[in-house]
Amino acid sequence: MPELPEVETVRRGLEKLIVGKTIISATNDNHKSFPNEPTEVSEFMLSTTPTAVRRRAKVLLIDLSSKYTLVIHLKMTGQMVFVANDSDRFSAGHPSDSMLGELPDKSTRVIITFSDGSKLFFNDQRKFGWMRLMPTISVPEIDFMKRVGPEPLEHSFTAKILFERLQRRKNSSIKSALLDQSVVAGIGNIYADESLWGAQIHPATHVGTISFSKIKILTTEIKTVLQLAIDKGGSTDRNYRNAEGKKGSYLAFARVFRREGQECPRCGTIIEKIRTAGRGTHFCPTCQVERKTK
DNA sequence: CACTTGACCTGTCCGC
DNA sequence: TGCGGACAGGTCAAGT
Repeated sequence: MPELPEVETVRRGLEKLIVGKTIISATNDNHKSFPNEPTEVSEFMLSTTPTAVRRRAKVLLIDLSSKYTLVIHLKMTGQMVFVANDSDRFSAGHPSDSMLGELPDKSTRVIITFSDGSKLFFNDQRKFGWMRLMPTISVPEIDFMKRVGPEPLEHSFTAKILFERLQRRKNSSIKSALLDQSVVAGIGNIYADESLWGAQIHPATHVGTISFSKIKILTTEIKTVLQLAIDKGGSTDRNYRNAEGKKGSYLAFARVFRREGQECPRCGTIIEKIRTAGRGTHFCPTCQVERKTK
């Protein structure tokens, strides 16, 4: 579920909420969600302080004063939700309907408690997500980190770079290639569909048939869509919540994602939903015409 | 090596 | 209401 804008939104929230606090306990209901040994957790996590919250692709990195890092992947349904202690919550006012209910709930896998009584909940309905404690210096050695492509919102990410990196996937569909994290970091199903609509490229188009000038447009669309989504606090289709338990609002601005049967905002044609690269794929059959030529 | 498919899990929605 | 099947935003291992 969470793609780059959602993970970035969580990162910004956690940076504000937990940096400088002291961890006093970490309870774990699911070995797969957090497989570190209790002795490791005790030695390198308890009595330490989060010093920074970083993001690479869809991976969240909480650096601790012990020189260890909590590496977190939310996968489809993971959430990192911070809850202040009870007296703070009381003074914070009425709960909004965009908030989660009481925590912990049945999806709660890990609870991190800070010395001021506040808590950080790692919830994950489908148990695909995970967190791992490891030395900060080892994080770049994770296979995923070595393979993952450039950050699309960096200024150094250009059409030339995207075009070059796409060459390794020139025989697959552009949709499949955009979902490949080794081509470009952080794009998932929502923002792949939205970017391809913006660039007027049919999702099933073979990468090798797309011109450089079209990739230039796609590069701009990727940046624009991701930035807008961050500005809207990400997309909440069902599960996603930010670090304060609130939903994101990007889907109200989506042009094709989850809009099958509705009119294309550019040409009025009815949006279709197909399966491409094994994923639900939304597009406008009129303005995203399949390109067979170079 | 490039590419596709199935697996990992639980919950929800849709048709019968 | 209940039940079976399809499907859900991500990634990896195993297959072709």
